[in-house]
Amino acid sequence: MFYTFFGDIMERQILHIDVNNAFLSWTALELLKEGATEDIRKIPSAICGDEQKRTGIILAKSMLAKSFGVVTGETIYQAQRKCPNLKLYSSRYDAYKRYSDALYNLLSEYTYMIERFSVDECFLDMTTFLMGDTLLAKANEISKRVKNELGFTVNIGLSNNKMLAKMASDFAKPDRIHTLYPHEIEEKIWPMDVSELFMVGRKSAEKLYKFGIHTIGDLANFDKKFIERKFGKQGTMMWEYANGIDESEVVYKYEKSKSIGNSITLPMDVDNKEKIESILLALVEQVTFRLRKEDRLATVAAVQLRSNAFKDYLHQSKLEFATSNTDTIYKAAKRILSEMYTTQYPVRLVGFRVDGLVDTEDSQTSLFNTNTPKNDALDKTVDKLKEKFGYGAITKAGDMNVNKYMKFK
DNA sequence: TCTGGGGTCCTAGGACCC
DNA sequence: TCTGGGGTCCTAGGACCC
Repeated sequence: MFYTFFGDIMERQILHIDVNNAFLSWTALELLKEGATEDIRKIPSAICGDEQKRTGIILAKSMLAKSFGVVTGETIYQAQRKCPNLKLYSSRYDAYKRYSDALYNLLSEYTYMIERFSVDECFLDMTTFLMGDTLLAKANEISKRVKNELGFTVNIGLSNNKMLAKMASDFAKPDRIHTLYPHEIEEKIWPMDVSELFMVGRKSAEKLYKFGIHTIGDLANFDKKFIERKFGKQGTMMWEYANGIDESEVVYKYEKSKSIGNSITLPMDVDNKEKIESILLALVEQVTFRLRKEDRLATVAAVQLRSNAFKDYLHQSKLEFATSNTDTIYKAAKRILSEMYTTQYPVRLVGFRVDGLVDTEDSQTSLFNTNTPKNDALDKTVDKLKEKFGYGAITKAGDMNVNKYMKFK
């Protein structure tokens, strides 16, 4: 509920905007810009990783590819079996960032209460920004403008809260506007499979099926206490979502990230600690570079290893003091690796992330902070060179072969 | 099924302190 | 010390999202 200063209770007016096949549409626009004669949105096509690098999965697909049964997340091999004429394209993250920013800027003209939920999704709280229009009229205008000015289509969901608006934008695609107001829940989403509900993933769905809960309606009408006993906080949320309840606000103030990480699937399994260390160094350099760019310090370091059997191991350790120094953090990373590393399994993926981030100015100087000004000055110099000549220009990562596997930002 | 990469949040158990 | 319970911090793992 939203209370105005007049004291009456106003229903919130929320829009959820979702770009249709974002990576594919944006790649299509780039290709057309480069002179392509064919619009890949109009043929069976997909954006995917690289099989040689063992990252060969489908990241996005065209409507036609979808009609052949191609789904996001499956392997290229599986997709091609369903759709032999599937045309494949690799991702272009720099371009995606540009289109995402353009969309955000356009939407910002409608309200400052805007939340960037992901690279291709935004929530807008329009409650006090309708200016005499209906929410639907605004949605129509946004839809047309995005299509005409930016060249791609979006789905828009309308409701009184974020969760319902998001569920609505996921109805029939592409280029559609849907409402999902509380009085429409029973008709529109209760018949749907419970796995379709936001925040009900594969594991929760399987568990719900065992209790005889198959549809969102089943869940909505089930005993709330029972669901809470079985699923904890997650259960409370699921039950409330099934009943259309969501009080969360559009988070329009810039929120800083709480952790920063990078990981890399290796082209082949590695069973050698020195090799993993050199990969780790490249990752630490990349992560601390991003950390310093955001002007933040880390208090926790974490190393991730994925076995060739696809089991993940994540070990973390609190740092002695908040820092963004490459050397200090790399030493911690090596220590963590030593603690967790065994030769029991070949390693398929190495990841590194920092957590418990604090602002540089907020951090208390620790007596044990052995960061010398010299260390920090070195980081700064290296960062500047990276900004100027590109990330790959200068790196401490000893084994340069590692760098060719990394995606530089 | 031979399975990306970047995040957030929650839970549970152990250590430690009072 | 044979022993209780609460609070907090830390870590590992898991679920979910895009």
